[in-house]
Amino acid sequence: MNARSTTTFKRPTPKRDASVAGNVFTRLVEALVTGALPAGSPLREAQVAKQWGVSRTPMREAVRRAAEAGLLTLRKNRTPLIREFTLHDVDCLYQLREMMEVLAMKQAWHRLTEKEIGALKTMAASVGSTQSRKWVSRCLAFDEALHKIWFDHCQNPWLTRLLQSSRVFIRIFQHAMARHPALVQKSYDQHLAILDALGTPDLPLGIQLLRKHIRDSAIQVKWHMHRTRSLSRRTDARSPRQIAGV
Amino acid sequence: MNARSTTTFKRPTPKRDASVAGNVFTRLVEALVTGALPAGSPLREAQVAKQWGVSRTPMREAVRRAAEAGLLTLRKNRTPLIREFTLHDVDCLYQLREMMEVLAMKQAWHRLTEKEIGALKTMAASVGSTQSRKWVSRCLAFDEALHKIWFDHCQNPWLTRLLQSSRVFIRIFQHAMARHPALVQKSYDQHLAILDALGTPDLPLGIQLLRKHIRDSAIQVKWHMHRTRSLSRRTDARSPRQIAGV
DNA sequence: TTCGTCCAAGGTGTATACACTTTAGATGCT
DNA sequence: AGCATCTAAAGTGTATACACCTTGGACGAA
Repeated sequence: MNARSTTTFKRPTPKRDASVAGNVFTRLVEALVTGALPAGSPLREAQVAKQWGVSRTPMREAVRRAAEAGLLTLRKNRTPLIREFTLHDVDCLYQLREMMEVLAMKQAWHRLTEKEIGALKTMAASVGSTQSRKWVSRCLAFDEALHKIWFDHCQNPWLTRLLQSSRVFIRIFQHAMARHPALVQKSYDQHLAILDALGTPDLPLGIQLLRKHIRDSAIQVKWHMHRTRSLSRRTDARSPRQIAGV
Repeated sequence: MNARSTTTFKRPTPKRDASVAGNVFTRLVEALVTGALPAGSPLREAQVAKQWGVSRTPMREAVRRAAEAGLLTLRKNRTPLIREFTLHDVDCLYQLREMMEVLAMKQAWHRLTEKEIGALKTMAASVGSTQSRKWVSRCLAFDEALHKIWFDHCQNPWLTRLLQSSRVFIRIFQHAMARHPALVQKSYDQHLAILDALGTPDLPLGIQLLRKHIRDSAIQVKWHMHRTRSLSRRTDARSPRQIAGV
C-alpha cells in the first residue's frame, strides 16, 4: 500500500509538473477526453487514486478542478458522475466558443506576424496525404496551432484562460469524430481558408469564415452524437433524421 | 456559489451549505470582496484555517477554488498571493463582461415576462432617497437583481455560470466605490433606463444601453483605482522602494 | 563590514486516519 | 413471494501527521 516516498524518491526523475496534483489533473482530463473514463459513469476518487498510485488528497484536488471546469457533476456526499453532454450542451458550448473566439480574433488580427503565419502555412502543407497514418493527428495538431494563434495574441489573458478551458470540451467532442476522415477533411479545408485570410487586412472575412467553421463543427458534433446514440440504443440503424437546426 | 433558485431575491439566504468547504469558500470570497483579506497580501492557508476554526483540508479546497477563479495567484511551493488588479485587468474583465452580458441579453430578451419586469420596477422604485442609510445597499441589490434577469433567462447554463463567476470581480471593483454616492447614482440611472427598455421589443436599444453602462462602469472603476493608488502612493512616503517596482 | 554558509522556523504538498452518509444486501415478518 | 428494517460495506468529508521546500537570521571567515 505504501508507495514509500523515502524509497521511491531515490531520484527526482522526470517530474514534469513536480506536483502530483498537477500531474493527476492532467491525467484525469486526458482520461475524460479519450473516454478511458467513460461519460455517465461514477468517478470514485479513492478507487482511481489507488489505481494511479497516489493518495486521495491530490486526486481529490484534481476531481474538484475537473468539476469546476464542468467535466464532472458533484452531488453532496455522493460519488461524482462524469458528465454526459446533451445536444443542448453542444449548442451552448459552441455558442460560447464562437463568441469568445470571434472576440479573440478581432483583438489579435492586426498583431499577427508574417513569420507566425508562415509557420502555420508550413504546418498546413505538411499534414501529408489522407492515406498517411498520421494524417489525422497532424490535422488536429494544425487545428490546435491555428486557433492558438488568436488565443495567444488577443492581449486579454482572462479571455485566453477561458478559451483554453473551452478547448477541453472541443477535444472531447472531436475525439469520437476523429475516426471519420470526411469530417476531419472538411474541418481542415475550413482551417486552410481561415489561414489564407489571416495575412490580409480583411478582418470581416476572417470572422465570417471562423463563424461558419465553428457552426459547422457544432452541427457535425451533434449529427455524430445523435447517430451514435441512436445506434447504441437500438441495434438496427434507423433512418437518419435531420438535426442540423437548433 | 450554489446557484440559487430564481425569484428568491426576497430571501436573505442564510446559505447553509452543510459543508465546511463550501462555507469556507463563501467566507473567503466575501473576505476578498470586502478587502478583509487585502489585495497583494499573502494568504497562509494554515493560519487562516486556524483563525476560522477549520482544518487545512477544506481551507485548501477553498483556496484552490479561489485561485482557479483568478482571485489568487499560486506559486509552486510558495504561499498564495491575493491578486491585485491592474488597470489592464479591469479593461480585460469588463470587455469579457460586455461580451457575455450582451449575448445573455440577446438570448433572454423575448423570454422576460411582464411579471418579472414589474417586480424589478417595484424594486427600483423602493430604493428610497439618497439620504436613506440603506440607499446604497438597495441600489446594489437592484443592480444585482436586474442583471440576474438575463443571467437566468439566457437558456445557456454554461453562460450563466461564467456570468456568475465574473460577478465576483465586479463586486470587488464596486466595493471600494460604494462610498461615492455620485457613482452609485449614475449607475442606478443607467439601470433604470435599461429596465424601461426591457418591456419593449427594441432589443438594439437595450443592447446599446447595456454596452454604455458597462463601459461607463469600467471607466469609473479605472478612474477610482487610479485616484486611490495615486493617493496611497503619495501618503505612503515611508517606503518609496516598493512603488518603484510597479 | 560583507559575503557565504548553515540551521531553524514556518509554509506548502501529500499521505493517512477517522467520522459521517449513502447504499445494497441480508434478514425477518406478514 | 413481497415488503419493511437492519446492518455492513463502501464512499465522501474532514482532521491530522509527516515530508519537503523556502526563507531569513545567526555566525564565522575573508
